[in-house]
Amino acid sequence: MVNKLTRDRIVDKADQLFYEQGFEHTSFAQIAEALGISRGNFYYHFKTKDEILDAVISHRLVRTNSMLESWEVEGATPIDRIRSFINILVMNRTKIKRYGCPVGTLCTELAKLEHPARSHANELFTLFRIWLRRQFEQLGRSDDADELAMHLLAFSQGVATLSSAFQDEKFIHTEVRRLDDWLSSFATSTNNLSEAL
Amino acid sequence: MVNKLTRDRIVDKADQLFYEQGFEHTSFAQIAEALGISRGNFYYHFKTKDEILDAVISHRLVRTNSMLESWEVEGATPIDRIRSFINILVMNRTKIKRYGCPVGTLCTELAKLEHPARSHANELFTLFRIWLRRQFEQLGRSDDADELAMHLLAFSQGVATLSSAFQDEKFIHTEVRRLDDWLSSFATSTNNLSEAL
DNA sequence: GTCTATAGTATGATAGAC
DNA sequence: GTCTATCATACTATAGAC
Repeated sequence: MVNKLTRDRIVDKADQLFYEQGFEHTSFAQIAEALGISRGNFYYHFKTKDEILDAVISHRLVRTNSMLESWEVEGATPIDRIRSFINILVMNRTKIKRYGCPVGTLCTELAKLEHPARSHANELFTLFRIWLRRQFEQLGRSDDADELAMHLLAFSQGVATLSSAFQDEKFIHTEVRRLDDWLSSFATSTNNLSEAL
Repeated sequence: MVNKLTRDRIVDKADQLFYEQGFEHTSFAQIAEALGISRGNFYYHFKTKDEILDAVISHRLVRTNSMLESWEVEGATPIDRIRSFINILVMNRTKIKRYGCPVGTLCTELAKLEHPARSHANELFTLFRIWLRRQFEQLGRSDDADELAMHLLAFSQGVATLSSAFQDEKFIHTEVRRLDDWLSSFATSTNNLSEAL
């Protein structure tokens, strides 16, 4: 039986360091030192560094999925649920200010590396996209649900990038308020029953 | 007298490769091979790799400045000038789709590396920010000019990140149209003479 | 399952010939 | 000003002892 504990600890620490320092900039030596294990031990659990990256992405996909599911259960209306998405900017503001968005920065890095795991990482974006699209569909915006989902995704990316560049948490709050206003306009101009229009 | 030609060729090629592959991922060997010079020759023109990065950023700052100045001259109204900014998304769409925004991706990478040149790179954002702020001030929006400038900057960043992740040029067009609409609302609700309000 | 030791490669950087 | 040759270092990855 494989020792799940060490493997999971490697994935967790790699997840953290890939986010904070980038994938390429993070070495086995750093992860090993942080965990108190030897470099050689890595290769019992993973054949290559790319395999660790794949495991990290898979792990993030699972976590993201369960987060979206919990928002689905907890939010009474589509507006409430979309607001859950917007609020991660506020909840994770300290880390976003320092390291940007974990999804966006990883996808951008892998794109520049032309890394094989790029499409795997992009699934993280797709997860959010499809979930948001469904919320807008439930708001009666079937026609432009995907466009609205992409708009919201893009905006959260921009907020993360700039708050990180300017080291500015206040900016996150300002823009989240603006997004909330934008979202509220859907509650007044349309409702769940207007789908047939 | 320093040979300006080779030095400039190094900066140009480094600029290109840093954008396409990222700063850390780009090696002297790659730049040298692309230019047909030897690795050793680098150190006649630059003492370290970081010095090349600084030269690349300085070069981008100069180019950005003259671009902003030309927009200032060519655009008749603030709205026209801001539209010039928005249109770089369309004009550079092919490269943005592949490599993202040159400013945003560089600043994000340097942040993760905790690189000393980070603040230098951030000046690129500041250049755009101040220029946009001035345009909104001229639109009579002195009170929230900076907020609007940041909003626009953030949005262009988000569009670049997502169009790159999803390899989607059409998305750029859709969002630029949306931005144009947003911008037009300033022309109707306020004008250049309403500053005294 | 974890360790030490080491191979093999690429990198940034230096020294010195021309 | 450009070159070749080389150094020192860091990295991914492997081999084999325990």
